[in-house]
Amino acid sequence: MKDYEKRFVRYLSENSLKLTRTRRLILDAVFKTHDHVDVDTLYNMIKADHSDVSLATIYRTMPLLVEAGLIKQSLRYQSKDHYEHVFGHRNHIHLLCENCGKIIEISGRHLEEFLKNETQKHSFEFIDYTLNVTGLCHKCRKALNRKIKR
Amino acid sequence: MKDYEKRFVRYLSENSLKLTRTRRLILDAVFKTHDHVDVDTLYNMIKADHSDVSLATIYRTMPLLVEAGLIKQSLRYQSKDHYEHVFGHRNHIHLLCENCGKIIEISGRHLEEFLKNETQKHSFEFIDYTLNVTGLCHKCRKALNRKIKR
DNA sequence: TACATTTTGAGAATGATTCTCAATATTTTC
DNA sequence: GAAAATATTGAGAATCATTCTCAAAATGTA
Repeated sequence: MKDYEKRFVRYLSENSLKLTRTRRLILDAVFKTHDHVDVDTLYNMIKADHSDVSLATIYRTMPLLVEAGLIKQSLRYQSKDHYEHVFGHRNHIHLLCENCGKIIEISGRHLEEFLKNETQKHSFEFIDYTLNVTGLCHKCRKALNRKIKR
Repeated sequence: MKDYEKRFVRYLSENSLKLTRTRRLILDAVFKTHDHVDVDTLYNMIKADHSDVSLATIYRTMPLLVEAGLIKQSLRYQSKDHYEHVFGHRNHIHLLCENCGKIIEISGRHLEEFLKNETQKHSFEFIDYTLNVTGLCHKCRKALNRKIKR
């Protein structure tokens, strides 16, 4: 059993919830993805092999995975909520290219120190952060520069 | 004429758009608020004096204000998009209390330097950032501590 | 003032998310 | 291991924020 499964099983039993086939399928799909997932994408992934899983159940399961500390809701994108892994991942910074929509992840180690410090000054107890930086990725910046010069 | 009005008028004329009574009402409502506003709140503010303004028009106007550099979409909260002033405001960090929902704003001056530096390392051109920190505000932390001790 | 162009209000349409409920699966009890 | 107790599920309906449609009204321009 994978570590994330153990964690989920523990969370479920601690809360008198049941480990079902469907929940297991959803968990696996979530951890099969790398970057960010939205519910609809998960639904399509799962539907391929298991056409009987309902969209509603996926919506219902996401908060459980969040509560279990496995994923978090990190980003709203194309009018949909997106989730990303928390379990086994350091928190990080998202760079969102305004031109092509690409998402780049960079380390947030220094940031976290900075924030703990900064929030303490305001008697605020730091739990987590979400930082999205908008701008232009390398490729798009070059492409746009070329356009302007013409 | 207020500075933000000037900016809006300029934006409109640069884009062959018209300055209408309704747009002016919306602009004023937006700048009458301090913290963050969602469209529904604006709608209710405006409706009090001008019952003929339509919700749809407010939705249509928000992107114009964003484009004009007056506001930005900063936060999703209670399933609604929230906007905040950009014009005349330094960018800042949001501290969101997970218990009471209060939003505290703290300065992001140092952060901005840090991010410009950090993104440059990845050949990414920094434009803007949104940083939301979740945690517990002073009051809630104390209240919760008390509960635990009991 | 009249024309060309934008904008508007109202309500319909859309799309993500949540809810309802009867049928089904899981765990627990004996 | 079967039955009882409880939790979960799929399907579709309901909700709610946001967007679209379109005929009527407002605006800027000539």
